[in-house]
Amino acid sequence: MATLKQIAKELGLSPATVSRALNGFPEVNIDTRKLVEETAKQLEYRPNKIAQKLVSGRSGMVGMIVRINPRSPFDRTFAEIMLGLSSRLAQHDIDLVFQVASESDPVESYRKMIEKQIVDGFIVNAPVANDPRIAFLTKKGIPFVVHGRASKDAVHPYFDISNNGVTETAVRHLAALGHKRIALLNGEKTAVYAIDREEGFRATVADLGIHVPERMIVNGQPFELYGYEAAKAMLADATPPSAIICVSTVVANGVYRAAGELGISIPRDLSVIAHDDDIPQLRAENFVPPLTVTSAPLQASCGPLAEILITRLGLAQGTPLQQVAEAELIERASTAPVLSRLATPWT
Amino acid sequence: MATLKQIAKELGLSPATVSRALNGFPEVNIDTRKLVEETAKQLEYRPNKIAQKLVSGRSGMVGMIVRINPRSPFDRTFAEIMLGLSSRLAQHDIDLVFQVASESDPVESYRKMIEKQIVDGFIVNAPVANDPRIAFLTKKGIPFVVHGRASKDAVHPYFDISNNGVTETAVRHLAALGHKRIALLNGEKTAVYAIDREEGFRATVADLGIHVPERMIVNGQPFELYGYEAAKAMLADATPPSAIICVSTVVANGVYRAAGELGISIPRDLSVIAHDDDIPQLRAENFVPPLTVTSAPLQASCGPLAEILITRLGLAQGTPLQQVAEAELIERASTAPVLSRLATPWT
DNA sequence: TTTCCTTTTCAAAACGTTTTAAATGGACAG
DNA sequence: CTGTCCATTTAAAACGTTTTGAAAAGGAAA
Repeated sequence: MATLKQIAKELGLSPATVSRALNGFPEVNIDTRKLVEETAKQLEYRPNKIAQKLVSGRSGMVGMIVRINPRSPFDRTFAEIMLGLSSRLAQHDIDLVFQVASESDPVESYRKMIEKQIVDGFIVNAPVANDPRIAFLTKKGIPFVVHGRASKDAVHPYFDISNNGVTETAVRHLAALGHKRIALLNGEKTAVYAIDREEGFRATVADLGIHVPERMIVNGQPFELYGYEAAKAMLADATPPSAIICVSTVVANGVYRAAGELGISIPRDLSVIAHDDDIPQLRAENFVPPLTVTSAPLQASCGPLAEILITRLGLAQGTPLQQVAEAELIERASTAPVLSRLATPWT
Repeated sequence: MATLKQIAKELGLSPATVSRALNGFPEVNIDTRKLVEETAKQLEYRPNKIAQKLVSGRSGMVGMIVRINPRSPFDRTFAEIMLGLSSRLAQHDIDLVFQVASESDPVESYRKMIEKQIVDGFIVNAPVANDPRIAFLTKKGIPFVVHGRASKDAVHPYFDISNNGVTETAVRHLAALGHKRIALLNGEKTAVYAIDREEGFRATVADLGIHVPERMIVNGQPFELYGYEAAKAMLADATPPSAIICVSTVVANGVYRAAGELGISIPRDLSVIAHDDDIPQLRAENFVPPLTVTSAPLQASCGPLAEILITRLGLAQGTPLQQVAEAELIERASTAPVLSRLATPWT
């Protein structure tokens, strides 16, 4: 593969001139430029990124580190994120370096990657409250963007959906159908999104004057089995919920299975609504009956996420560094007006 | 961050000596070495990877390119691969550069990445027959390893499971239970693994003297819906299968749903067996009834895959560059002796 | 003719390493 | 005293770019 030096030698020019010609600097003679460009094309010249990086100090790569825990709730969704993100970043000629966080210390992997000096910034996902990674990167002054927020008043760059809004929308939808016994199958307690959803849930039911006992607000890793077990427990209660809000479609899947086994009909005896990340494999519209959801496609978050990071890296301008999107209610057949025998509120 | 030069200056040594001291060369005085090492530690020196790469010509990174098609059957499994692979590679201080194949031309992304000269090799997944990527990389002389095989007699480095063996095992298991009407819900026709499974299936049924009509051997993208629809069609046949072999657990999920809707009991009226990549979210043992499978955990393939690539890169020795693993039969409750009314063979 | 621009090109340094070839200094033998 | 060998260290080149400061060439104005 031809180098810049070779082109220079070939044409009897200095590397400096060739470099300038190829990088569109104004001070090079039009004929020289053409000559250089032609020769470069002919010799199939491609600038050596590594060399460029050495002098520019930039690597043109960003890192993404995910937890290795095979039970992590995000290995289902992170594929979606990576697909979208990587293609967006590629448009700016930025590569994505992927790594699994092998250490128990959550910042260790970031530290190592920074020390290697191979990335210019990071995409951080699945933030928890007071996330040490965010504190670390902020202290180090390394650019990053978070998918989600460390807290409602976070000062770092992020893209997030309104998780308070998700549960508020769900509760109001169910309340409008007459439901008074609404349960919440939330995500992991440490995840910021789950905290926000719980907050939105509590605020909205309070606003509507609905009382929800603590046993009807539960947390868990968003898997099918969690939905199944939690729903089974709730539906065995003396006063079971007439509606369940699920953290994700996978969890709703488990709720469906539990209801099926117990002979409880959806939506007649039980309304189910879930938040939908819109992952190709498990489509809410293919549920039987089709699942009502609050929808915020993960893919849609990739564009903004990439833009924000690029802006933060100083490679673009004008993008707000903090963005919040609203989820959309998509009404299908899993929610219906409450049966009168289930319409008595919890005491 | 301290550089090697700075350490040299600090100690009044030449960069060469410092470099040698830090890299464990024998010809440096023991006292000098200690001094250098201490100073390096004290100044928190970390070698600049980019600079090392420039001189060594190696980048210490390998690339993995996946297709962007959101309906691709592999976005479900590639997360698993990447998790395992990345952590294995990290042990050898190799980073994984991830990219989505945005071009319609399958080799275009590889070409670009090679031209940037930022990776030393590739992991290629989901090979198809006569895969152009493999031909391209071979021609270019770029090291790579394939997860799967381009063909049975492939000459490139690969790790694969015996896909002929998968269907052979399944067929023999069912035949031993008396089944004579065995259907195959295979993967996409272009995928090499599906070709091999079909071959193994046909060879084994032929060996056992079982005739299977062409309509009972079907191909499709391994999603739940495919399993559902294909099973519905087959079970509506005048002579429905008494056993179905599924390409994956997800597809088996669809078969279960179809059977449930048709009032067909598993395993009494229908035996179901699937191949299990052992993905955390959909566990065969949680099926109702628990699903009999041929199991070959994807995670288990990551170690060999990484070893092979590292060997191919010349960073290790002794690993065979081509490895084939056998899938294991795990008998659960979804397969049972055939009912006598279903025991008549297809004609 | 000199001075002063303008346009274009160049040599050299820089980025942070590794590696090659050579130098230094001391010990020892002759 | 000279030469050889050894252990250790060094200067310099190399990797492939970009960038800085300067120079060269040519023309116009004084």
